[in-house]
Amino acid sequence: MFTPFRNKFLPEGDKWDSYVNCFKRIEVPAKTILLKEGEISKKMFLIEKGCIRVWYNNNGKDITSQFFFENEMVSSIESFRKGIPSLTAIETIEPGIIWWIHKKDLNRIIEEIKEIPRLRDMFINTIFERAFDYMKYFFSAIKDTPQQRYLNLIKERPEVIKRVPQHYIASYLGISTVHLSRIKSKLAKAKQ
Amino acid sequence: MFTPFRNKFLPEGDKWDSYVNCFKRIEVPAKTILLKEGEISKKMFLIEKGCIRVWYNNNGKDITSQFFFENEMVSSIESFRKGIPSLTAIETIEPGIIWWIHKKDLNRIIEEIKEIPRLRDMFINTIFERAFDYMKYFFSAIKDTPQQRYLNLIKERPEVIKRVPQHYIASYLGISTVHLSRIKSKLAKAKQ
DNA sequence: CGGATTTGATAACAAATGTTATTGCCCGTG
DNA sequence: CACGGGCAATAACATTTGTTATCAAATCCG
Repeated sequence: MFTPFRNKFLPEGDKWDSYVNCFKRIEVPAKTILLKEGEISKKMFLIEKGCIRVWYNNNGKDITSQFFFENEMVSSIESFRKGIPSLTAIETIEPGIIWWIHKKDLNRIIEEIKEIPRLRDMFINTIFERAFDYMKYFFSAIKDTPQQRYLNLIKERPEVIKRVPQHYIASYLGISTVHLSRIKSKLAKAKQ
Repeated sequence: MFTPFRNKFLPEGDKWDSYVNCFKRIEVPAKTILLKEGEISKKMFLIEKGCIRVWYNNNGKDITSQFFFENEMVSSIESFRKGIPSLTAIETIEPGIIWWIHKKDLNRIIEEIKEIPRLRDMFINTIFERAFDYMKYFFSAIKDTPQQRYLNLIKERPEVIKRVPQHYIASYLGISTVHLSRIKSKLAKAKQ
């Protein structure tokens, strides 16, 4: 059994099995749409193998907002939580193995978690950390040049550079593919 | 008594007085530093009158990350929560009246709140909303042109345009003061 | 294996944005 | 009232970044 969150989130002991049985396993090819733009999100995904991007359409161009890899959970979080149409789509980049849980089941688990102080605090902490992350992404988008953000990405998420096609990375950085190519070639020259 | 959060956050009845007594009132001139960059935040501020900006230094230039007005709460949230040195400074723009609460007192209040399901859920919801906000700011910084972000600001926070000196707005948008001037003059011409 | 599609690099030109310098206005203070 | 500092507009020039087009390499698929 695939158990990435056993020690991280879930209580040990009896509850475990009832939680784990809520997850369904699927195998998907590359470029599978797991959630369409405009659809209301009912599933949270957990990646056993593969990689996923979250993107949205901006005047015909698609912009990638995030990448996810093994052992990470993915959902269109605002749609999932509020039951509103998703601004973003969720799509696999590589073929992979995904586990998913239905919103109803996850909500039931969360309600139980909120009654256990240690888990409740972990839950709150996770939301805070996610907020801090977005805050830092926002700051970086304002203060750093595209080149600097590319260097940050190399340093903090080398996985992305290795596994993700370059045009998705460019759209994530908010620049054209041509400009990303230029940055790479400039860095390669500087390194010599 | 100044009670902006009475209905929003705090329980009615007995607890109220003990909570409200934790807040201290100060009057401050413009350009008062309420928290220095690098300092560990111990206070959360609540603005009765005036306006505040949060900013950080980036290679000698200062960049404004947020503006706050009446009835809003301000802190260097990551420093405040984790007890680490603040990346940002907090500074008044106008002379004003500020209420502040010490971290110890606020933590005590939060611990009590977390035991009351309705308030606990509001607390969790507030953190989620803050995370969604930062997420949207991040998306906007990537996908929108500076001109579009300026128009968004006019629409969503007209207060900022009216009360804040333009060079702070430019630093908030991540552009030079010259470029902001150009955007304004371009928009003025287009409007004629 | 071979053709189609995806991916990435580069050149040439256009548009957006930054830098520096200058000017003028407004406003607080002596 | 005069003066200085903070603030905003504008011009001239430099740099960054986008757009479009072309080509080559890698990869997928029948």
